[in-house]
Amino acid sequence: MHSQNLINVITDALPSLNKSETKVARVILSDPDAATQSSIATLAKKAQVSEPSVNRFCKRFNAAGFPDFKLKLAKSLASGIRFVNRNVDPDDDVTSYTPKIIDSTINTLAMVRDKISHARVNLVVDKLIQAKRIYFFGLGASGSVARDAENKFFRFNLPVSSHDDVLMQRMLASTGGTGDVFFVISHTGRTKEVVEVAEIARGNGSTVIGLTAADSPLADMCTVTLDVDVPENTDEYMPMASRIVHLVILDVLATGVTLRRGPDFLPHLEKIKNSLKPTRYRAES
Amino acid sequence: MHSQNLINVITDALPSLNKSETKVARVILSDPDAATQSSIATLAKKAQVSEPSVNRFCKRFNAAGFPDFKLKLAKSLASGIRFVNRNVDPDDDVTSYTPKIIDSTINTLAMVRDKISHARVNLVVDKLIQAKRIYFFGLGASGSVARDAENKFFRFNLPVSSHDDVLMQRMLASTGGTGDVFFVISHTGRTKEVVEVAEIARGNGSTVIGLTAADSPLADMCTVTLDVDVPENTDEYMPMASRIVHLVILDVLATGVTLRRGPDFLPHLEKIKNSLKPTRYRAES
DNA sequence: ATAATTTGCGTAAGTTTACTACAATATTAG
DNA sequence: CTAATATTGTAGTAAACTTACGCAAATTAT
Repeated sequence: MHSQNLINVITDALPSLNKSETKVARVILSDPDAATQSSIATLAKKAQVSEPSVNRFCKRFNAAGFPDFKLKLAKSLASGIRFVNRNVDPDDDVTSYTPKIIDSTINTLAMVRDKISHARVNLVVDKLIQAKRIYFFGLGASGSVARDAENKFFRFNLPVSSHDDVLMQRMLASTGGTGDVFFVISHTGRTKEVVEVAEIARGNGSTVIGLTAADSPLADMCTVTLDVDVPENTDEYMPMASRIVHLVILDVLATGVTLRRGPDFLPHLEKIKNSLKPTRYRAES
Repeated sequence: MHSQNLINVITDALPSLNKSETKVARVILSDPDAATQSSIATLAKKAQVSEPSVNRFCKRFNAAGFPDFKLKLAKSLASGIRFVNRNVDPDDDVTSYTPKIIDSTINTLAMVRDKISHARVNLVVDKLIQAKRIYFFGLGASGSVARDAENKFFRFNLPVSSHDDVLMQRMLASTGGTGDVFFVISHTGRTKEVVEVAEIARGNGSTVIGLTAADSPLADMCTVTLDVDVPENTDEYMPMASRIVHLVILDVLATGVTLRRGPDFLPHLEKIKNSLKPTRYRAES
């Protein structure tokens, strides 16, 4: 539960405030940053009111007192500046669109972090551990996510593959059975082909895991769904944040599997890492 | 210019602190949120040190005093980074490793946001705009990044392709020339095959853009390098953060290209988006 | 219109909190 | 082992914050 930005709250409450409270609000809003650094006395003087008035003002906005209020204000400022204007404007230049895009990705990740169901993650790790075979399916942008997943999970010494060909997916889904895990990745969860494939796999007793939007047709079809609600506002014309979120969730799952495998498994990962050494130029140092 | 996160600063400084300062740091890092709400006395007691020690601790980190320190700490917390101990412990369970991994990704992105050279980004956008053809090259995990880039850039109505086959890359590199852009993605920048391919392309007068580690052999080979220094501590056994960073940077570049193309270009993107509609189940609402 | 009641605001006193100067202790180097 | 330096704590002081109380203004009822 994210608390609403304090500055907005104060602005909204402005009409319902009485005289001295309005004075205090004006001063704070005119320079919130300065407010966080001044003492109650300085602020009272600036607003031409008494110190207790400032204190009462703070309490009105659900703060324990003045210091607590300053703290909350500071937090609002820190998060506010970054998150307010997420959208890229047509006349932005590099220096503004670059941080905007990165910040919006960060923001989305922070949201997922707070909302993701740990129980579900755990359950999916269970299923992946128990799998005899894992297929990662995805189309379009999710195709490369699937491929990345393959690259990650083959390290667990399991038969893993990724597919972005619908016909291939259909065929594999229809020949699968108990012990097979179909890991279906889709941003919208509404692509017909993908939903159908999930249905076929499910019908044959395979486990179907969905990394997709909640309450989507695909989600309904899956044994377990890791649902991700990514606000669409950033993905104006191409999937951006959702892709990243999917990849990070796959990182989480891979970590989960590694931890379950226990320390005996680490040498195996080490071996894979070392296998690449001869392909590289040595680091000078 | 974004200021570095206080929590990270403290974590980094940890080894260089003396006894009582370390105690204070431990208490703060173990529960930063609680720290922002406690008085200097409470904190001193928790850390088993005297109040002035806490005060000195604050000053060491460029705060005017304890209250100012709390303010800065609060701001750091607000920016979305919570877990300090970024590394996953072998005995972590879902509820701890999930946020840890996400936070470490967030952290890395925040670092990139602050460090990335806008001039370079701009330059790369220039090159991409001018390109007659774009090839995205990557191996292993970077292979799927390259593919994702293809999926993004084909929308600009340019001949774009991605390749993760070394022989294919070699052949294409040797047949390229002026006007061709080879966009080479590599986490380490030290994979011999990749560096050689870059060399070949460069020799033929093509533009070679590197999305890779600074000061690496690959970086030396490129016309322009977007260098990304991702701390390795998270990528214990598989590339994690670097991949994400590469993708986000490609998002930034795609945005840059879109903006340069101007508003006349938006209908084209819209058309691509709409082309997918018939493949989807309609949203019930 | 005036009395009663509520609401708003400030004064002053009390309490907590934070800072400074200095002293004691520990640590290191010679 | 002693001197120098760095580190930590004690005590006092200043400041910042809160509370209690009371007056004044505004509102409402008579």
